[in-house]
Amino acid sequence: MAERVTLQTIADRVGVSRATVSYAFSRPDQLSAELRERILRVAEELGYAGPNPTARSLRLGRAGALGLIFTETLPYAFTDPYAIGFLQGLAVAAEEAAVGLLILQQPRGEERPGLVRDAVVDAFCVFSLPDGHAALDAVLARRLPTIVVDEPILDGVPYLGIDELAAAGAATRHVLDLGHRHIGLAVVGLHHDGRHGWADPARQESAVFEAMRNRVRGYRAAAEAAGLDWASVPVYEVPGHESDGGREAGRALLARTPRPTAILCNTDALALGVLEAAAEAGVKVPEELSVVGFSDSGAEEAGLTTIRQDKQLIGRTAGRLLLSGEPVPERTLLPHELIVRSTTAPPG
Amino acid sequence: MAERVTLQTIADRVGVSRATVSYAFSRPDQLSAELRERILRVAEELGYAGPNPTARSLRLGRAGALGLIFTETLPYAFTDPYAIGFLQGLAVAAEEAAVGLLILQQPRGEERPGLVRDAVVDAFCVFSLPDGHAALDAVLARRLPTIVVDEPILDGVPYLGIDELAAAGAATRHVLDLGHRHIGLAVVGLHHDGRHGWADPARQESAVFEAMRNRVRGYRAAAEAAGLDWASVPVYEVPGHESDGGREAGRALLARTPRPTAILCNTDALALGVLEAAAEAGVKVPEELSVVGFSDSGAEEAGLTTIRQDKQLIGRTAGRLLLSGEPVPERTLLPHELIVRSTTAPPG
DNA sequence: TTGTATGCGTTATCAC
DNA sequence: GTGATAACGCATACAA
Repeated sequence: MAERVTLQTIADRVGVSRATVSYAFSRPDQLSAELRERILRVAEELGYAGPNPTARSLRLGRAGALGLIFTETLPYAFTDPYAIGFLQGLAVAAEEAAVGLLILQQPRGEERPGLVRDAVVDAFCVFSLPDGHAALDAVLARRLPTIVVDEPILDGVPYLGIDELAAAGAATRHVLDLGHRHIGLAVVGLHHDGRHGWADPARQESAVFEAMRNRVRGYRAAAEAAGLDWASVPVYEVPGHESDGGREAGRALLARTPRPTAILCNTDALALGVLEAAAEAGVKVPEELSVVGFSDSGAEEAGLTTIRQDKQLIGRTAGRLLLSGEPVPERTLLPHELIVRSTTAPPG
Repeated sequence: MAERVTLQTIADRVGVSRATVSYAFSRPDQLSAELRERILRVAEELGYAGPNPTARSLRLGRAGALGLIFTETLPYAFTDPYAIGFLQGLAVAAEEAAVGLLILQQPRGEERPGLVRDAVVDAFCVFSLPDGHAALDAVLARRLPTIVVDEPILDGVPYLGIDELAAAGAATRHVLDLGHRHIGLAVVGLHHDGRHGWADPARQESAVFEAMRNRVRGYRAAAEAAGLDWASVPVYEVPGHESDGGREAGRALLARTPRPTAILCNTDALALGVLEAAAEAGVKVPEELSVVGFSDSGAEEAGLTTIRQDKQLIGRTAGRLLLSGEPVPERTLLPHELIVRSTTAPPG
């Protein structure tokens, strides 16, 4: 129907120049109230949609949006409370800076570099990508302010996370200090190959997800520092985002001889599953078994001892760093905290 | 440091025209492999970030993003599982269409029309806004494909939701069919004034949130159709997003004489609170009291009878309608379902 | 296969 | 207070 109406359309109709019309919208004080009034009225009549944001953005050189790269699709990412909390935190920063939050989903398998290539944003936040994920290259190619949260850790790319190594070390020392000597690990999210089962040190080291790998390294370093022989520590691995992985790992670990008196888990979800397995096997927690989680997501109700990372703080900090206008620092580590609840005690 | 590098920079350097360089990126088959190679190499050397998305978007006339308006900030919106589910659904549609999802938060009080004005998007989805919220005007001014989910219902603005009236009617008939005659209502989210207490019919009708208002209307219509005198039905109102509202409402309703034998709640969170109040008061559910929720968010574990709306379906449908390229239908109603669990039974 | 010319809709700079 | 003009960076019809 109607032709596309632009500043020019209105200018012609009112009999003024384009610039004047532009002023009417963007610099109200640069022209007489009366003229402005007239221009706005005509704009209204013509059904003008207001200054075209894309053109405006091009001219102004700013997008007014922060890009967030999620591995996976949102429905999947949101199965993880950590991701939700992080997004909430990031949203706080976006709100403070009055910019939008552009979510760019990268469904596994069919990655979408085009989405990243075409994203109209001022900065990128990359949330927890596996090593070598194509989206990261696409992001880096854009040469915008960028920060990587949790992983991967890359030279020259600003990084934000917690000190996974130290945190895992704290978890380990906690149980060691309680007197445990037979510990076991339940780990998830190391690879994409869907493997279940015992993971030897080589397998542990080949983990694709950096954060998870570092957690395992942290467990190991602390254990070895205390004189434990790592080769004798059973490590059971389950594939990512499987609801029943914890139970499986728990069963496997509890079937060992000697039975571990403490199980360290690299996520809380896993730890909850281990608790189920223990209940199932009639193993009392914490009398006969100590369990430690990681992340403090849904751990409170279960009374789970865990490492807390402030998800929202992480998101907020990432956002603020990106939107501050300052250069993004190369490495930012946020604090973690060992939360001792009722699933850990000295060995029976 | 380096000058801003554009297509022209590369063209000059390689000694070809701007168009050729553009082809090298966007139409690989329009030039010799060799030349393309050379161009890309120079681009790389110069640190070219790729075709500027804003300029590209301006030229192409498409943004590659879907705008989502959230009342409130995300951290707040995400206290509601319904909002999360909806976002997940919308994300599915965005992924299918390979577009980004631009979240525009509208913090209460300080609304941000600027965010909407400047948003580089192809369409807008407005999620559950109170009547008269300024963001909606800003959205409509953009004259882009737009859909409103849940509220407000406006003439000429495409709308998507469930039939709240019918759903509330189903909930009401369920308890009436069980034989209940003394029913009470616990309602939340009617106004912004933070009022707690009994809401008379006038107050019920003045509700700012359309969906909630319609639910109440649905309860009422079904009750009156069964011959109940609405004026005698106690309706207790609590402010939105308060964790303890359900308990408060439950206590108030259970203190009435005659005590209601069935309480209808316009959200599940509220219903869970009512269950707590009943437990507290030693009132057995469902023997002495039937409770019905609304939304099926977190109702399953509690065995709550409720109305289920498929949150993800709503989001997905909204997204697909917007991104289909077809005109958005004026009214879309999605099905609801009465889920009978263990909190309803015939009156003792 | 490559180059030329033009327009996408704004806003900023400078005149007047 | 208002107008002409030049960018912003790109893509495309068309000519060569």
